[in-house]
Amino acid sequence: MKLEEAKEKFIQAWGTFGSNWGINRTMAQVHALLLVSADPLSAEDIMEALNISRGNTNMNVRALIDWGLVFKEFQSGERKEFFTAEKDIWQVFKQIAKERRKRELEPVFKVLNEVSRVEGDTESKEMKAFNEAIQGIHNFASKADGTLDKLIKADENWFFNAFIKLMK
Amino acid sequence: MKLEEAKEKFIQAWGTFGSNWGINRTMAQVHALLLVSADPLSAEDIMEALNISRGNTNMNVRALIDWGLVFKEFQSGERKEFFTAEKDIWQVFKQIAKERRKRELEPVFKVLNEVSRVEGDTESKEMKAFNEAIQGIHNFASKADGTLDKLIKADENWFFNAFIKLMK
DNA sequence: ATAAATTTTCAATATTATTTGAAAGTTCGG
DNA sequence: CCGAACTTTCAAATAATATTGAAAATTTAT
Repeated sequence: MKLEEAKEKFIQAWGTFGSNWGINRTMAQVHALLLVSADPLSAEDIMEALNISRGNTNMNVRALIDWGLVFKEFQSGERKEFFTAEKDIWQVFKQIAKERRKRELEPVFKVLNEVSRVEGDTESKEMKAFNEAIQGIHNFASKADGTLDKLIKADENWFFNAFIKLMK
Repeated sequence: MKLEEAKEKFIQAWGTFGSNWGINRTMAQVHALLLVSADPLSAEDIMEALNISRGNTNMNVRALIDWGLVFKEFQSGERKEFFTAEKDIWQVFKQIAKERRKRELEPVFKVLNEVSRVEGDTESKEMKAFNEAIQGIHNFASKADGTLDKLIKADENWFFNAFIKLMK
């Protein structure tokens, strides 16, 4: 397989993978393109490589910068902006975990707290089932939140070694 | 807040949460509805509660059964099928992890292996950058796969306690 | 075997998410 | 300041995804 073909294949695959995880396909593809590029790319380079419009390129690059996965670079003598991706996958993973924790776990807690103040006959079967379900989710979400927090602060080896060590 | 209102709110929130994670909104809502229901529900119950068509109900319930998150129940004297959700959230989490690992990690490995057999001038900057990126992802994916495998086999307390213990 | 009850399928339709592209906005060298 | 180079915005167009509903298939009781 030729390099160009391999890049293309990887970019496609990364796009599909991303869209399974609520990340838009193009955003994941831009990320993949930057991941496998030796040098920083300009908006034009990205447009051309992925066959997408200028607006689309801009939107997705901005989003990636928001997520902390892509950085602007300035090239001396060039007026336009260039972009590079964070290449350490563990950093990428942590960064995504951090963002999603903030964006998604917080709203879940908000709703769980709201609905746990439900009023009525505490003894009814319906009420008991509801409260138990909500409590179970709340409990789990709290633990997951704590775990994620530690994960975000941890380094890669610490994390993976933890499992090996504890299995003994 | 009344029970019905609380249920409604929770179902909405769970649907939104799910759709951020590549799970279709209705599927997540059906799951939420079954999670907070005291008794098993029939297709008709679900249709009515969520205001969705029979076909849609059927599709999403089947998908949930495929994922191992919902089970059929037979009620004596009733001809139709009833459904209940797995209520242990840790089980739910493990089940989802298991399915996604199988459905998504495997294709990623397939592509990574394919593209790592790229041919050409091994010394070129472009080629080196590509190989390094792919290798980095491959390495990370392998570790993640191993970790997930252990996670799937582990019990809840073991998992959460591991973090607390190791932080000391 | 029959028919009523129930589930499943799937083409048509509706909804939602993404993309485009041109206009407006910004930045910067001279 | 001016205008060329570049970036951003966003309404409209397009594409992707989910939903409906009625017909077909299946199941079950008699």
